[in-house]
Amino acid sequence: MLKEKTWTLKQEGEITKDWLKNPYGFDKKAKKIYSIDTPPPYVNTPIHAGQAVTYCYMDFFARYKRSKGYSVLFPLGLDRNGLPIEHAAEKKFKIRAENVGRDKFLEYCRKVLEESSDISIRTFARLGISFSSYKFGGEIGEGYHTDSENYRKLTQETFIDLWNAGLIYEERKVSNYCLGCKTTIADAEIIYEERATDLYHIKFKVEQGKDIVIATTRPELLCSCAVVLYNPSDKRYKQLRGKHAILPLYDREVLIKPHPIAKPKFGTGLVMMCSFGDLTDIRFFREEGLRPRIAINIDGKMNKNADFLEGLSVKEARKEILKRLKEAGLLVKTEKTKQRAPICERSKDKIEFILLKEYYLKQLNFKEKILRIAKKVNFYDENSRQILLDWINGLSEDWPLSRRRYYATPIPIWKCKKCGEKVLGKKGKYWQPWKESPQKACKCGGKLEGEARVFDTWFDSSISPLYILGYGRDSAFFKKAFPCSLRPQGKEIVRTWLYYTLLRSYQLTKKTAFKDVWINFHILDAKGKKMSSSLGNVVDPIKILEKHGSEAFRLWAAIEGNIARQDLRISEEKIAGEFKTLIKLWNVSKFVSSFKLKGQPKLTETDRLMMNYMDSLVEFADKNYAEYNFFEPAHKLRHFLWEIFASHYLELVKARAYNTDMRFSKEEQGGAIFTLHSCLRGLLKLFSPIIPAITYKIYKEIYNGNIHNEDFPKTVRPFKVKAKLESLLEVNSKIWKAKKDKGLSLKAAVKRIDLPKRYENLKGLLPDLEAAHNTDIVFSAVKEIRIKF
RNA sequence: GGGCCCAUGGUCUAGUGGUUAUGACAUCUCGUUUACACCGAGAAGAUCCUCGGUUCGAAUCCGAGUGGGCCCACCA
Repeated sequence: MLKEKTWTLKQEGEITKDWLKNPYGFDKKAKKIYSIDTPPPYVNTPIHAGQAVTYCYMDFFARYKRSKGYSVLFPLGLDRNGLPIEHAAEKKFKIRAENVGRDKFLEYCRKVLEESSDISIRTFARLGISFSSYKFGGEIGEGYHTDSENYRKLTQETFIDLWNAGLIYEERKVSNYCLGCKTTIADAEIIYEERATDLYHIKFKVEQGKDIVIATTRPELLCSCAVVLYNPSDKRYKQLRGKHAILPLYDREVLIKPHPIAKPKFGTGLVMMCSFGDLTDIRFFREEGLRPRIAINIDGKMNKNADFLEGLSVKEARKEILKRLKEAGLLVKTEKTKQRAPICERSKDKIEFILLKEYYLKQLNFKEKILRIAKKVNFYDENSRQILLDWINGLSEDWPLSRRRYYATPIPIWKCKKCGEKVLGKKGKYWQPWKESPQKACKCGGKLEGEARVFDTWFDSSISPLYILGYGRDSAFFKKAFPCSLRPQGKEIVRTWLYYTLLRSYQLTKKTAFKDVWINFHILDAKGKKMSSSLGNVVDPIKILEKHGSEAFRLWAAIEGNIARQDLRISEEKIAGEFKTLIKLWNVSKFVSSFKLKGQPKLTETDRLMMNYMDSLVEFADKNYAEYNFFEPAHKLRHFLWEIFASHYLELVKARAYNTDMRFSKEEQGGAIFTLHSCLRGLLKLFSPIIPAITYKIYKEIYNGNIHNEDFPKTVRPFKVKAKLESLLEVNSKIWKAKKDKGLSLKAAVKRIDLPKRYENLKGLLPDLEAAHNTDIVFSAVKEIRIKF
């Protein structure tokens, strides 16, 4: 029996708090295991409403799978490696990493981490997320930090394994160099920004012939021009074939030749290939085997290859060379153009292409394999698969792993200062090569120097499924539980987190990392803009939760749209609106709970109709939940609650359930009570993954059990029922409306109601109908329902 | 340049060949307190983006276009 008058935020808070004390745990000995590779959020900023929604979904999945008999591995992970942490430390303490010394800087980073770590955890707890554990530790199922010794050790061990397998090499190559972060980054970390820029038309002399004009956006790279191209189909320049152009100001000859890369319509149709203005150039040099003449140094300044521009920054150099060209009358014209400039995903700084020695992980050799895997994994929604396929198909370089940064996993490698021999750390220990080494000296007697660089943070993140399943530390369990059941993640990190994880898992285990991948789209702000801290439109979930509660938030998340298919716009109004459904559920439960079943029930036609409908709901929810679709079932459940169960069934069987004037037999009364409870239990259970707190509370008070430990409802064999639900809804509505129109209350007695023959399927419901409408009902030859008042 | 997704009342959303086009939120009217005023009954509000085609019949299928969002790519 429900005691409290209504559902309140206070009750909700008490329940979620209580869950923290008794988390679900994870039984690694269980027969059926379902594992979720949760995306560890960055800890330096609290999670925003968008992330909160995605965690609600993961919690739907986890709770559903538990009710299907799985022990669910649902770990709480926090990402604490990498640039966001460093940036936060630099900002907070107003320092620069390169000025304070490595150990000091790491300390600053740790300080930032200590203060920020539990804001997100509190939000998760308030949301009622059923992580396997809220405790952090090394056991399977416990929370983890990506910067813990355990985790970093595993990252280093996988490096050692890959090195020994011959998949890692060090090489001097053109690298994407972020001027802000001062490190190489991978192609996957580059994004593009549409920019207006100037296109300069510059006059070149040609050996024996007329001058030509070439358009470029990077005049400061003139010195590194290796060849001039025109399109083979471009008749204007046919006669230039094999001739040489003379670089203005530098007086160096470069070959002119046809190549399809040059677009006749762009600029003058002539293009100078420099090392390196953009990715096009890099690819071209690579394919043509041209030797690059690098003009920009690691500090972003021009080097001696640029001659008179040496020592200037790129920006200054451009200004200077334009001045000189103008003076020499070689700058023909300047026009505006649009350019997609590569920028760093993290810092949004410009990328320059610079020759640097870095460690690389081979990935080009694995393209075909990973493509095959990408086609094999189940994608929810299926359309999201294409994002991954496109990315794999477009790969053109191996993965540069080394980063010239600090707060990340160190690369466990040492180099002999004398003979150059490389020494690797041994597995089983977390290494910090700049302050320790695995052996005193090299075999040759030379001194070992520890590697100062660290790994790309994706090199850490991409082993998360291996880590959570005990790779390297609990082999028996890993063997049983791998591949991981589900990877839930955002579409924007398909090219990084998902791709890298599939690659690494394959390289290390020869297996596909996941069975299912669930890709979520974005949560937009109320105006439809993507939430991001830089735009300042981030919605803090804590505030919403305090005002409307997590249950309303979760129900809204499920019902507002299908986030696996499209973006979702946040609306506080709608979230508030969902609270009504919670109250409705509460009140219906309160009503049902006032009846106790005594004796053997006898189900009437009305009851059987309801039981059948409930069955179809169970089946529908089960099928969709299994495909990570909570959106449609949530709609159906809500509709059932309001429009069928409360409005019609309840009204119809009230008289029989109370049975005050003994109009029905004891067994028939029992039938109503049995069915009321049966439907309520089913409804609560189907709703329980979505709104776990209120269903928990109601179930506990009425049925004295933990709803989250109950199995998912089973469908019973359908009863034979002649009555049609649609007919019932129609008849009720029409009678109620007619009474309304007469100004009568819904319960008011009328003399007689004639129903047309088409409603004869309702014959079995007559006793309930007559009681509910307080009248005698007959079937007759009328065309429409006729009421005698 | 290639590819993907989306387009339905003020807002959001359901609807994959035949419906008076679903529902929610918001608006308006009337009513009601023994499950529920975070309630009930009802009203108003939609050229289902445009144009073609297939079909007896299209919001639904096909084609083209327009407008959004996104991904990839060798726009100097």
